[in-house]
Amino acid sequence: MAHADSPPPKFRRRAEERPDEVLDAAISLFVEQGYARTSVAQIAAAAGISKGAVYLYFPSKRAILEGLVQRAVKPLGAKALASAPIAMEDPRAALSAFLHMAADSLSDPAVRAVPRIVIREAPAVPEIAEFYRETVLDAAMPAVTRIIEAGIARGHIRPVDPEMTLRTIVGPIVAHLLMAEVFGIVPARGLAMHELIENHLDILTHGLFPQPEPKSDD
Amino acid sequence: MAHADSPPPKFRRRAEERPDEVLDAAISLFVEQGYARTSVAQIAAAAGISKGAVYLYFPSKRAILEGLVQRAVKPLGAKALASAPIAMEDPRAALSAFLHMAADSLSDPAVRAVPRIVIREAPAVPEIAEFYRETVLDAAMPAVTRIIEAGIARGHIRPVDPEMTLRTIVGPIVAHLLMAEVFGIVPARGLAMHELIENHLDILTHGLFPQPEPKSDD
Amino acid sequence: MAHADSPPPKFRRRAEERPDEVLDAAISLFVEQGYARTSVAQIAAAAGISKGAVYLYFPSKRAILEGLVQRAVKPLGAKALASAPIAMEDPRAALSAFLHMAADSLSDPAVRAVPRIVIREAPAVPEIAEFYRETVLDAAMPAVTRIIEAGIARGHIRPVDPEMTLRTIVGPIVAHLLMAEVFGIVPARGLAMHELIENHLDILTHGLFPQPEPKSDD
Amino acid sequence: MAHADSPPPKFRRRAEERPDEVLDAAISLFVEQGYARTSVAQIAAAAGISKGAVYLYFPSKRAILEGLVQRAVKPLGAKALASAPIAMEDPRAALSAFLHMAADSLSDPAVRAVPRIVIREAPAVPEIAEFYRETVLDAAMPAVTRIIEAGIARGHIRPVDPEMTLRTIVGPIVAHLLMAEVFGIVPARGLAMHELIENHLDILTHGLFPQPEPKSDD
DNA sequence: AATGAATGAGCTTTCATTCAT
DNA sequence: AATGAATGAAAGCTCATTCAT
Repeated sequence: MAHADSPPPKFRRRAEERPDEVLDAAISLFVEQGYARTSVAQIAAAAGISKGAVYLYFPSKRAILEGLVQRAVKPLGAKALASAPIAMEDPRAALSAFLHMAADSLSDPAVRAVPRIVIREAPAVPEIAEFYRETVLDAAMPAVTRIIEAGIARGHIRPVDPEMTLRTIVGPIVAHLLMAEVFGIVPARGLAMHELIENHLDILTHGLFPQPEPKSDD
Repeated sequence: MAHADSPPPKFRRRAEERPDEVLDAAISLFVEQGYARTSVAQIAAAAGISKGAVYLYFPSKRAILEGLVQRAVKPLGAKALASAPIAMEDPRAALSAFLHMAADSLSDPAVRAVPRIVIREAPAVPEIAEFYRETVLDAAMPAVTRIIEAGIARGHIRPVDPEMTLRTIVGPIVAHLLMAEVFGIVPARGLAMHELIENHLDILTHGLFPQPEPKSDD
Repeated sequence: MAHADSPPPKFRRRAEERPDEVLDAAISLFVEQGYARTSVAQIAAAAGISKGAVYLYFPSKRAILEGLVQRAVKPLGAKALASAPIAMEDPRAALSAFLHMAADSLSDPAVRAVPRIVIREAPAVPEIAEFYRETVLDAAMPAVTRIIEAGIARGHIRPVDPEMTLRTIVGPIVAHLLMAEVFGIVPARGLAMHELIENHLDILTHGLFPQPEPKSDD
Repeated sequence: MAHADSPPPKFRRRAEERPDEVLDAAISLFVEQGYARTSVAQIAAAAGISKGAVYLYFPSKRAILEGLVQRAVKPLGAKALASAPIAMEDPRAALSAFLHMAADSLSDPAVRAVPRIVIREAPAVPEIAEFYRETVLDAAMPAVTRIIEAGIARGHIRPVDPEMTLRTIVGPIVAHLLMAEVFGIVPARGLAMHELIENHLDILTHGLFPQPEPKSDD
């Protein structure tokens, strides 16, 4: 304590940002290798900190996985609900808006990463699937189902089974991403999410809704 | 000491059935826990043999995974192609046949298990995804695409994008299974695969194909 | 059971030759890989029989190693002793005969193999080293020592330390083989065991024995 | 039960010394049992650390073996070469110096241990033999050969075959150690390396070099 | 706050040996 | 006499987690 020879710290503690950095590091590793094959050492190295430091922010490897999903999921709830009230009047526009919005965010690989991980680890870590379902699916799916039901009630949609029709509506996106991500089956022009949606809407339009006249098209 | 209570025979000779037994044991464990979390010891125990005996039939844990996929995939090739030549004339019937056939086999949890595993392990074991793609998808998908293209050429199907339309056609099945298997979201009446298909075909019918008259319905 | 369909056995049992075949198979494997790295399965395969059959002839893997050494060592005792009584009169001729005989048999890789194995496994299997020592070394070495001692007593050999001189006499052979077998250091013209011996004897002659005249040479 | 008998601290931090401690532990185990029979667990126990800790310092069991040889070999290069330039003029003195130096270091069991291990593991781990040859033998042997060749050229050594004569010169040491280490054949007065060398040099002197006068001796 | 040495349980894989056939 | 399916006890190695510093 005689003479202060402590070098002036260049950076102040960044305890605030650290957990996010760890999650960032973990997400891509989990996508590439899966949770089980990714070691905490790898995550620490990718985050630029020591293995021990990881445990300052997360009590276990499992907690990283959970933190990952929670962070990704937090901002989604609002979005999905936001589009719902917009238009009960025009279900086609509402579905179009919903699908394009979904296509939009899923165009970002960073966004796709989380459901990717959830799908993979769900059976082994049921809480994660449950949490994702409660937060994401239980918000988005009923919204769509309500659009369908309201559309049927008002005659804007033919009398289909709303629950099954939900699968028809979102199915192409699911299939498209699965084919691309898992099997590398991608159209020559790239993912082209919005083209997928447009083609899908085109098909939906002429059959999901009663046709006023034989020649109508958009 | 009067009568020697003979110890139960330690092993039986059943070389023929063993590999299948090991695969049967492995498949459910892989589905429940994933490949990485499942130990060879668990597989051996589930198959009722010793850890060492597993290696009499499979040179490595990885080989079990591969054997699993190969066994499941072998009988599929023929099926998918069989339906293709049936009807170029009536694409709706062809698609209906294809989808119901797919729904049929996927109703069996044992059949669903393999794609489930493949989807999960694909990024970590790329060969397995490749093999599945080559054997299953590269057989089934072009068959459907050809039906669409032929239908468009003959005017039985509206001028859509065949590649994207494929996703619309199979998407609901993919989404349905994913929701059920991963998130436990199942309609109250069960998987009801065929009802899903019927609802889906209903929607497809009135828009995927040009409508002869404004009032047609099935 | 009605008609005998048992195929006539082409070969009768060869229980007699089998143990030797196993030893033949084992010897080269042990030399190449060492005892510990050689599996019983490998030996069985090389011998053309089943793993289980090996245990009909040898109670354990260790017994194979011991059998190997015993078989190789049996015929050696006589040889070494035979040369000893020949010439007590002319120690140089006796040593020459001894060294050339040793060089002769060690020119055969099959003969070299056994000491090679013994040297390797000695610390882990002390009995084997002991057995080899008792049977081979304890027969050959005293014979040579006796030649030296007798030579000294009769004035045919200078007054050297017989025990240490033994090392000088046999050393070159040991070093030559070790360099060749372990490190692959072989003269351009091959092992040339007899040339080694001749050069060695040349050196021994002019110093191991008192020189009658300053200019004598061969 | 009153006072908590605090468990002894599980580990100490001594990253610096640890690799050497592991090598020290390994060397004696390898000498006693051979590489293949020695388990990493044994090495860890002998080093007083956990199995896992061994892998902090060596990436594999094989690397321990290699590290062992490298550590032993490092200081040797200089030594051997140092003696070479000393005396081209007096080959007898040079050989005497060389042999006594070799005898000196090989008197230390810790030094003998490494060639012992190398000889044993050479066939199974060829790189180790190669490395040892390149580092030790390819340094020492040519030095001796050059002494012989220079001696012959200058008339200080009789016209012998230098390559074979090398074996005569170093052979006794090799044979002496092999007999002692492998078969436990040791003179009553102990290894007595320097007595061996003296006796050997005595023999070499009177025949390896031309005798000026019939009665000269040392 | 941060480190990284250390642990120890658990993993896949090998293999000498046994034994029903 | 001979087989080879089966065992079970290691072996080498990995890794989530802890803790002295």
